[in-house]
Amino acid sequence: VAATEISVLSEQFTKIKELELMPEKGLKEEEKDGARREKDHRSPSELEAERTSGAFQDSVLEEEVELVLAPSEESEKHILTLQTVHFTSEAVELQDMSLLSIQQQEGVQVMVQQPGPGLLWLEEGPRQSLQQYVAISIQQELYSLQEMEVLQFHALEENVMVASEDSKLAVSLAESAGLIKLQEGQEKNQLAERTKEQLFFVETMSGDERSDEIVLTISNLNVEEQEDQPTAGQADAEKAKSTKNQRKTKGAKRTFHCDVCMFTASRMSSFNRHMKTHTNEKPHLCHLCLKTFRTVTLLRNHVNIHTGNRPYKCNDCNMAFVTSGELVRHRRYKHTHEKPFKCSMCKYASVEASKLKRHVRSHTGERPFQCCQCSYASRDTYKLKRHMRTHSGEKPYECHICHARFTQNGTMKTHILQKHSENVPKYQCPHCAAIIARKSDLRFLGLPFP
DNA sequence: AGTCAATAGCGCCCCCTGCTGGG
DNA sequence: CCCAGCAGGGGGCGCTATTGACT
Repeated sequence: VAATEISVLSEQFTKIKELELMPEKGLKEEEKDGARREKDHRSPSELEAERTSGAFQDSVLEEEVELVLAPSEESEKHILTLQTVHFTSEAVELQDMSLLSIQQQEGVQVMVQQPGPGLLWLEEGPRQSLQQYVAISIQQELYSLQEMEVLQFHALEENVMVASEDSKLAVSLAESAGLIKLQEGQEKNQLAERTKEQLFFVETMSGDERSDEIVLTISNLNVEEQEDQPTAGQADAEKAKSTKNQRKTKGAKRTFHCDVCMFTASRMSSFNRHMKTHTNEKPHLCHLCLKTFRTVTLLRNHVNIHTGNRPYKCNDCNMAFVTSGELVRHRRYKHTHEKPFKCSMCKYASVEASKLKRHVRSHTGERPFQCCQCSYASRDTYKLKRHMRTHSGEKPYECHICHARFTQNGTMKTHILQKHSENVPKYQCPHCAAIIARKSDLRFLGLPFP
């Protein structure tokens, strides 16, 4: 069937390397625009059978494509990633497609004339100035790779466009419909699979420069490796989708590296979960305040705040908390007095790291929080906020007796002590039994401070 | 995939304190 | 001298987010 569709062979796609297994990559992604990548779920044995069958290359030969077995270790190797996308609009921003994660392609647009499924092809190779983006339409005949026993390849040249300097490129999908067509050699009754978008790997190697040939390697996935393939698929996490994320050497323990931050994980599930932190996706909505959360657990904790449900109760007092962490911290403050965070410059120790951090600023003199209206700078955020009241004139604390207002709660309390002494206890000097409003006022009596 | 605990971090508010300046 | 204003150091909790481990 495919043979009848051969029209013009691209000089750029005249050599097709044997199909081989490439375990390096595999991502499952779901994009806002519907772009999605999935793993190949074939078993290793199936893959091996396909690899060794030679069916693919045989069929290619039948399709008048000159087949050359290129050495895989060839130096000028290009790694292409094919990502299936569904073109639902006339312009698709490549930057919205997670797989196309190389910076150079930011802002690139692919213009399509017909809606429908397609492949976006990004070349990532040494010739960065000649990065190529190819839009490949997929006909109804395309089935997922795992179904294919025979893969027929048609390579046409018209619409291979080289990215211009500003990396913008328009590709006519209608024209590119003839660019590369993948067809299944035999009928299969797996209609559901037709809609399944599939991730392919295409490796190219530059051929004869004069003829501008590129040797292609269509690669499938090693299922054994794929079990650890991440499924992150959010636009914000595009940068994390490069191939190096999941590379490993045979026999070595696999680690996953986030390209957005320094995070590494030894488990795919951890990596997947981490990648969601680079998105704004918060699907879990609190129906009481419309706040959204990334996880069900976070939502549940939040709802407990609304309901007053505090499942974590302290055994030593009547305090209760929404989260276990709050209880642990409370117990350290009030009962165990465990202070894990110790200052290296003095004997200070704190329950919380943030408190130690704040404390250390008293050693270093650091004042990171600058007032925007004067030269004052604070060592912690709340001090700056308190300071800002001096500019705004805000006096949030009101004496409940005379209704005088104060900028600080402590000032108000001192006021009550001094002005409304009949209502509140005062401090008594341990030396002379003098009654004073503040402990610090003992110094005015010329007495040693207790 | 879901769950939980541990951890981290920021924010908010509080207390206590010391210093200062005006009345 | 009294008192209010203001800043420094620190305690304690509220809440959200992340991550490792486990089921």
